Amino acid sequence: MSGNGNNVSDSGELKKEYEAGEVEEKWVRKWKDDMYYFDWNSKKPHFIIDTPPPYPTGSFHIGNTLNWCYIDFIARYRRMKGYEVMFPQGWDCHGLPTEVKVETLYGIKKNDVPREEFRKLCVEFTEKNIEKMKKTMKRLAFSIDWSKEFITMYPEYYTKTQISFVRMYRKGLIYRGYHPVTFCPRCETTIALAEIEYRQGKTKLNYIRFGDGENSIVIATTRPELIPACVAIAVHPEDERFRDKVGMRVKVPTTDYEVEVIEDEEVDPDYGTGAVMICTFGDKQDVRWWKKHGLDLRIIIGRDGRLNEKAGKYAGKTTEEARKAILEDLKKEGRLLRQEEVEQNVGVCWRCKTPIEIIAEEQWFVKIDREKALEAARKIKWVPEHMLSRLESWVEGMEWDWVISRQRIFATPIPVWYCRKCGEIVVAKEEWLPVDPTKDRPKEPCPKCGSTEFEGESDVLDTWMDSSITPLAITGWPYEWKDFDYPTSLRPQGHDIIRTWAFYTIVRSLALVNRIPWKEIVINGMVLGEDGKKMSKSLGNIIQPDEVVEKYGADAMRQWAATGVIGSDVVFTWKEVVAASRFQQKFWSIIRFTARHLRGWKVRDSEPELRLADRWILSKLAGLVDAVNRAMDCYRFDEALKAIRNFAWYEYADNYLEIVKNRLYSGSDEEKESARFVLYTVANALIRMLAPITPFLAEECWHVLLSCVNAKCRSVHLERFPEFEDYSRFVDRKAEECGDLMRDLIAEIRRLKHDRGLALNAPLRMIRIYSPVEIDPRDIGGALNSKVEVLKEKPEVEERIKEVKPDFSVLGPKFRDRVKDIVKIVNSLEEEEKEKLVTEGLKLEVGGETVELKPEWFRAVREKVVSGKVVDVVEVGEAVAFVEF
RNA sequence: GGGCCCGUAGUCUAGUGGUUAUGACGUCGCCCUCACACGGCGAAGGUCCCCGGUUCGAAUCCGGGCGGGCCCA
Repeated sequence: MSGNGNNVSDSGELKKEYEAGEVEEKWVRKWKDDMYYFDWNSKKPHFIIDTPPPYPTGSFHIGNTLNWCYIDFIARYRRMKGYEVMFPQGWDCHGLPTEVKVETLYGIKKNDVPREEFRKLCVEFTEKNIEKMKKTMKRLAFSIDWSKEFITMYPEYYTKTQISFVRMYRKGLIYRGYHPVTFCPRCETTIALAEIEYRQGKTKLNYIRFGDGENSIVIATTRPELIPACVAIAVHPEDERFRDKVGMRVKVPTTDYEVEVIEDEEVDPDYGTGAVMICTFGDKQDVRWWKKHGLDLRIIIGRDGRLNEKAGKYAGKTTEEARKAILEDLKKEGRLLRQEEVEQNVGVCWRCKTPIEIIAEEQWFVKIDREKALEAARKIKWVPEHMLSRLESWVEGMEWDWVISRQRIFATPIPVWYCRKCGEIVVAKEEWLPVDPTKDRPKEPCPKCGSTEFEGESDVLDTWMDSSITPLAITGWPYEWKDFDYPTSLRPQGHDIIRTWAFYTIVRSLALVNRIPWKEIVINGMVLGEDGKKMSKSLGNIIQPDEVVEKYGADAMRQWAATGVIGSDVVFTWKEVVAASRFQQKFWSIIRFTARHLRGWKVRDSEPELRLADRWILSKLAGLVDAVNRAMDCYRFDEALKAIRNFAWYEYADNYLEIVKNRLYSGSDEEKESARFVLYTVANALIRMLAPITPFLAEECWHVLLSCVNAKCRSVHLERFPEFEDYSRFVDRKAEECGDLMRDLIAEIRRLKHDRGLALNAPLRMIRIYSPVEIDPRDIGGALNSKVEVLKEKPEVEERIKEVKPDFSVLGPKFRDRVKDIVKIVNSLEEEEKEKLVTEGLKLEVGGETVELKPEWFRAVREKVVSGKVVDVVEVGEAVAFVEF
């Protein structure tokens, strides 16, 4: 087996230490990408994964790692289960962060260079980032089909985005409308709600009198500069203080117009005076009220963050300056009654921390049919189930349609022109796509007036418009759509983007093809730092996957990912990674031991005559295979891995191998043969079950195992996952019971040695054992390095009942509230009566009634009494062992 | 402020109505036994957040409280 590059030392021996770094890098080089290529024509059942396209920031972070580990476990498992798996990979390239990075990188502002030039810089920057991230992903052994890679900033992809826009527009599902949007006055762009950060700050709450005399009302506001934008005053309908003011019109200070006092339940009577001014727009609440009550629109803040001509004499001032001036004027007029400090949450631009403003402009929208979306969402299987309710609560609370236009550059262009003459909206025909309306022109004159003068739309699409068609894009839509594989099998994603990516994808899939996008959606949690908090630069608790891989390898990192419960947030801990790498060492040691004893052995189809211990461990192996399959089927990788680790480490290595060692070193040929058969069978199954989670370790061990028995060997990742049917013939309840007893006897006698200060391999003079069930004196003797005799008769040991333990699961339902009394009486019985109870049953008087107690409802705890003998007695269940030192 | 999740040994964690509550790390003993000292064997360590309810029986179900986390406003 030397010379094939496995984890071998210079002398050709398998290395004692498992060198994860070396082994993994070797396989990264050796593995071929085409192992994971997906074939549409394959007869196997198809399993298509709608992989998230990450944002190419340049570093594949630990949250991505968790997500992709889950995806890869699923992909590898399904492949080994006989599915044709598609694990594509995309990149969600467009967006503000890249524009900002490029600006700082080249020391320019986006408008300093032509649009096309700026785009090019963004594309180049993104391509570099993608390369960096791909390297990490390959090092982590993700079994991605790179031939299916898609990149949203390339025309091949964004043409699809534009087609989707055109088709939805033609169906009336996309429209242009007037709507408030949030924007940053410093960056001079609209920003998504998701891009707003909230900061706790202190500000002044100003009490200001509107109107005069009888016709006046005092409101409280933190934003006096918006007074010229006031369109109404609102009070709570049950607020007695304002009962006679409702419907009244008051003059707005600093202006020459009046507004009405209206009622609304959403006004907080305890805040300020209980009267609030509604402006267009101070915050989202204003927008809500404005819509609900059909109020006027008075936009006084422009895109430059300054007040406009509608603000009268304050025009041209920044909000800060306007605030000062207005307060000054109000003070002079005696309208500023008082000011108080208040805590306030201010929405700020996530990038420059400038407080955001709300302005109203013409925007493009996608119509949201909430009922239809909800109905579709409920047809999808959600894992874990409760994640559906997150989507439901979001959709039910949605107030506006989806704003899809952005005033940026690096994004998919909106394929639309406006006729300079008649204002007609001209939407591109599908065959014209891809287009950039800022430089391309429509191929036909205006259908309404015949003009050829057009203004191209300079707004671009929200990046979610790109990413919300991924399941369609990977199934070939719209050219050669493989609708037989739609809906796709699975969407894996994080819970932070349920309201965006998951929701938008459902909406778009319904709009474009009237089907749900996936049969199942699996939601992963977030990764928290070792302190249990979300990883963030300011907390300094960020861990990079590269760092973990560097220190402990990808398999250890992947095992860490597998220990989390799907859907729950996972804390990153180094000790979990260390524990994982220790398991790898343990497993490697098992394989080394296995290889040593299998060298030259010939794989056989039928099993040899098996001894008790062999039947015992094989039966347990069958149970493990069953449990692992079931855990993997429902994405409980933690349970699968835990079951494998426990079996391999404790049942197999610590117990079975210890028992069988003596037979392997000094047994007869038959004794060796059955043990070898087990060594091979168990290692073979364990390696294949580990393959989805620790692909490197599994591949290395697979090659070692097969080469030492001279078997043909291809990648373990092309092999079948162990199925329960293949192992069901080993299921042997009796052998499990007997084997457990044997294991416990050995453990007890070891404990005895330990208590006497003897080494565990110290020979004992003689062990005599009586057991009601089969045991194997050969193996027990081998494990304890002692001679073992089996006694046919149960020897006389004086015993007495120490305690009677009731089986509450039987007594409870039967006797209900009398259980307590029964147990009390039973425990106070004399010894002979207790004995009678547990052998033939007993009638008792309980609360004046006679109850008949059956022996199987109780378990006797016995105490042995050995009268001054030098022999030690060890008991396990009904079995007894006498040990002579 | 809203939605969702969680509270179990020093730390992290399994466990959705029934014997003595799981495991890991850490701690403390003993053992370098021919696969592994990154190992083996053993020990100590718990008011299962608090209060109330349902039940013969609650870590588990229900209500309330307190505390933490994530997402959103």
